Amino acid sequence: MGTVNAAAPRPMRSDAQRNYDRILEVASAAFAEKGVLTSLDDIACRAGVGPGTLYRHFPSRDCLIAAALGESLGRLDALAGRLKASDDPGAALDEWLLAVANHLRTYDNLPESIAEAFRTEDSPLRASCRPLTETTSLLVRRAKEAGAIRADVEPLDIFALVSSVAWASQRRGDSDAGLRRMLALATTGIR
Amino acid sequence: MGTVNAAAPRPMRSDAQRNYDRILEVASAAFAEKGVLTSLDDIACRAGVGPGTLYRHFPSRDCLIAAALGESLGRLDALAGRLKASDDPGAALDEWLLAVANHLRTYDNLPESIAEAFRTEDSPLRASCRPLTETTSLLVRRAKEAGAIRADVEPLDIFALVSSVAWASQRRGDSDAGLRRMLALATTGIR
DNA sequence: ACCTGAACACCGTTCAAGT
DNA sequence: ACCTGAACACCGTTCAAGT
Repeated sequence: MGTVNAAAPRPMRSDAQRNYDRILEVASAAFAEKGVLTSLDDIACRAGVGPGTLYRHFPSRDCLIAAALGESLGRLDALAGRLKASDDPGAALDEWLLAVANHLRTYDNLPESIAEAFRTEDSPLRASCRPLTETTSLLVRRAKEAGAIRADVEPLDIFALVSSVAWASQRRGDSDAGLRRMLALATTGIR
Repeated sequence: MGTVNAAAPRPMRSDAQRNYDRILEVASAAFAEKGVLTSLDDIACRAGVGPGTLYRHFPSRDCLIAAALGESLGRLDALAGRLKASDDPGAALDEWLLAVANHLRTYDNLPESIAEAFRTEDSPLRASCRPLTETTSLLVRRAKEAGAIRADVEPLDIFALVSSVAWASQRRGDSDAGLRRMLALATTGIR
């Protein structure tokens, strides 16, 4: 479930597939428990494989993080589909930005890792954000056309704003309501 | 210059003082060059002391960071004095928040370290922010009384907002103008 | 083709031995 | 009183040897 590349070039050997799945499962649990900076050795160990096997399947930490985000990305994709069909562009954008902020909070320290990934061209974690930024651009354009937000704000600025709110609310340990409040406060300026 | 504790209990032995100064000097340079997460061993080595000596003077990384921020904190303190005497509370708050954001950007990864420090009660780095949050509270109160900003925003929320903007603009490698723009965008909601 | 785990480099932190 | 640096634990990453 949730393979990032839907078009896999060739099937894995069955033992390799088992290892892949097991590593991903353990990694998701570890990220959820201790954040994305948790020890990779520890993940390999808990998955019952050597560190080399983990590196073979996921050449970098970002690779593993991107894979572990599969489920959340799937949910966002479904939401994007619905919101693109909405007839209230302003409300659609609001709902979308909240969902993106929550996605960025999926794991502790994820906002930092993603922001870092945006500084390198070919990061897999950055690639995983591609659908997010594209949908954001689209919904921002619609909201502008509907006059719901200012015409002079760039989608990337909005994405940065949402990232920063996600970061701050995660660092403060905010509740869902806290995130909502701060996001509303920070995005007033785009209207 | 810029000792955090102005009331030192007793003078250091002269060789200890020399080491202290040298470590702080090297650390400031290293933080400026590679960010606050740079290797402490490396700092000790460049300062010509053993790692134990560094730990004796600065028991934690946060201690060393707080000490290295002395100069910037001094400048902020001077600015605070001037702004408290201003007769335009709205403009004073704006200028202050920009200065705080710039302070938080002094070193790479500083916003993260400070946000983390706020999660522990007795962190020296958190203590170093005490004057900042107090001045912020005062200027926020004045701005409210003058009707320059909304009455229902908490000073701590504003501090969080400024931190998050500092974080994002640092991650994006924004220029001074970029920071200004994003700060203005993010703080529109408080008015 | 894939896995294993030893090996290396690096870092934070402590502490016994020195002066 | 302070410094030194060896020592330990831990982690990321690679790679030669296996199956």
